[in-house]
Amino acid sequence: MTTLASATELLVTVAEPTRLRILNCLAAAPLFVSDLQDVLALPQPTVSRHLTVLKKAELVRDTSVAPFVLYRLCRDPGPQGRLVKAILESLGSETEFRRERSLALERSRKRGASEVKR
Amino acid sequence: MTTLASATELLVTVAEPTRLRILNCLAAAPLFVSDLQDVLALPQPTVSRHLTVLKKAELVRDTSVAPFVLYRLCRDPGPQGRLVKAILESLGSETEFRRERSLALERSRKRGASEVKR
DNA sequence: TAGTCATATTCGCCGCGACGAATATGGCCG
DNA sequence: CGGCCATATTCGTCGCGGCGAATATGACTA
Repeated sequence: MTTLASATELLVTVAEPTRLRILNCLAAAPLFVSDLQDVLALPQPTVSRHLTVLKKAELVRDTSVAPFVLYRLCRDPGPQGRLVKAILESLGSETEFRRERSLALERSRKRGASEVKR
Repeated sequence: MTTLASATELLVTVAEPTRLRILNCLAAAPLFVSDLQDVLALPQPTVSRHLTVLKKAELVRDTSVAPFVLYRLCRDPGPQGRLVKAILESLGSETEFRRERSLALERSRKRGASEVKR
């Protein structure tokens, strides 16, 4: 459900500052909840709540790995997909977003290609 | 002021359903407040309030004509501009947005090229 | 200058959604 | 099976933002 019917819903979902930061990080690399928690310096329930919203909106997928849950962007095509892409690209012009993105990337690398499974 | 510093602010501004509808209409043609009022079937104060927000965000310009005020999109370049463009383009895939857009265009034509001044 | 038309603004209310704290779930390992 | 780890969920609260109704502004005309 909630296949993100309209562009309005997409925008409302994405316009939340914290959710946008999360998406920005996931655009750099797939991440665990704990990674996002650290990179964004947010309490864990906050991260989980927003991830749930993003998942319902089909902007994000999760795959459970051990006691962790790995989140990644959905690469969905269609008109919405292009919009999401445009939004994420536009974040590249802001220092703070670039900074968090590289923190995220670093995070994902630090743990090596070991858990980069399914 | 409020030169719409960040992409976050832009998204928050645009994610409001009524404001998005207004932008959608203005993407079709410059319009008077009363036009928007009719096309979108909204009370006048509502339209004015949202236009004020859009103006502060520099998404919209207004030029006073007689006892009317003509609103039109800002054609701003830069990274933000491309994002706005992408958003407006994405609306083309939804029937309701296309419908209102053509109503707006029709409106603007009906009054002829007479008041299409500055 | 009084009246009128289009638009702008104020005020008070209400609802949605984000948050913090606490708690629940659920899988592994000893 | 008990405990622990990462994550999910609930609950109550609170603030932001949109709305309707009423009113203000401001320009033009007679």
